Amino acid sequence: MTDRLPHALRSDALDNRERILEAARALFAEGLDVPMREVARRAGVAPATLYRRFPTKEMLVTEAFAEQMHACRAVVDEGLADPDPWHGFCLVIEKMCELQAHDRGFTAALISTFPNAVDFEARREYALTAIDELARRAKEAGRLRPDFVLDDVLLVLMANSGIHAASPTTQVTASRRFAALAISAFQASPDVPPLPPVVRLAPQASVPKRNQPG
Amino acid sequence: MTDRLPHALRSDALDNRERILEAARALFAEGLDVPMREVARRAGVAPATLYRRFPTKEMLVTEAFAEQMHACRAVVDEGLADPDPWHGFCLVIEKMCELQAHDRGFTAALISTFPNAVDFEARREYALTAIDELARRAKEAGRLRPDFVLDDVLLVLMANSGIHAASPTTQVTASRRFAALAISAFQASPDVPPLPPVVRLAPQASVPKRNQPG
DNA sequence: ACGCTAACGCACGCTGCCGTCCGCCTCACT
DNA sequence: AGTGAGGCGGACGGCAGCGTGCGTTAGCGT
Repeated sequence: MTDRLPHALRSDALDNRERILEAARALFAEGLDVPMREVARRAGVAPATLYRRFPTKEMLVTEAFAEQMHACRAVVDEGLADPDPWHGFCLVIEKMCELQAHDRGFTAALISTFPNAVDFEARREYALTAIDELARRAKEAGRLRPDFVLDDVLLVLMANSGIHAASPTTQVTASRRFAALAISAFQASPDVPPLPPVVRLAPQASVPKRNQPG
Repeated sequence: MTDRLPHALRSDALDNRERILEAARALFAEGLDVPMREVARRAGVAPATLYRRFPTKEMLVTEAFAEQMHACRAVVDEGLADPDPWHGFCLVIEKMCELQAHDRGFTAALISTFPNAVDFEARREYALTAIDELARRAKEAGRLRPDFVLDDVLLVLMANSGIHAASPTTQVTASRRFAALAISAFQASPDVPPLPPVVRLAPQASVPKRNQPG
């Protein structure tokens, strides 16, 4: 017993861990502004257990959305692989918006920046680079307006995150329409009025901790 | 002294009231999620005083944004008066977005629905009706895409409210660019891909009270 | 000048969330 | 079956915001 592996979890612990993530995913679907207690409660677990597995909310969020993160990357890759760059670009916008519409928490997570969630940042960076490449090609093909900049994607995603609706269905429908409008706006067109100056969007601060303004 | 006027406030009370509103406006500029205490503190007033003047946060918000509400109406009227309906329409979109960018709290207030703030609702209704008329004319003039619907404005306004930025300046710049994109999307164009189905947006619930998820 | 009463603010009790300590339980290995 | 360490959950102290009761202060009308 000399080697100190990061030791696998015991079976019951692993089970709880999974239940916690499940609960978190369910609750975060409506937004990250959920008490940790609530997650624990829903998972049928004491607060201490939750905290033991996920000492901070950020860690929980990061783990909970790992799947979505993969979906995100898949979407980007799919777009990148499309022989028609404009089609690929549109696809990315649409799918991203849809992903966001399904899960408000993930949206917030995407927009927020986690100081300690390294791979989150990395994936984000990867996606943006890919989209940039896609945009370059779409411009070259003359389908994407020339004055488009990468930050416009962030702008659209943030904007999309502002769209709320009563029911999940409405939410998705609304997002879908919004994405279509965004694409309309991005499309190259003979009579394009020039766009106002570009913005440099800094990502938002952090995950809501309840009981603190900002 | 037989008539029971809603009795004018005493001079000091009036003064405090004004100071409270001023503080509220300043703080709400960054969002409605501000403790009542904070407003009181900034106004140099005890909590009790604040609560006496404005028993609920909604009341405070409504009063604080009365001015913006007027500005809102002014914008709409200006757009309606424009001889070129498309130009008027664009103007409304731009100004509305700018108004929102300046004041995140007002944004939230616009999107939220207050059960008890009657005139808020009325003004909101008025603005929407006006925009609808404007849109009708702009369509007739062939400048606004035919498949535009009034709810698209709400969609854009909600979306615009999702845009956050570090500094107020960036915020305005970002919103401006977004508005331009939205207008691009709304513009009638020979090669319009059809939009997905329309959404019926129900307004959001209520004002954040701190310490409650939703 | 005086007194009545509106207006004020301190301070209280309540609620909800946070993160942790500690004694008991149970899995897993022999 | 025995045992010990890893895991569990109840309970606690702390903090922040809420809304109000109550004794004091100061405008305003006579």
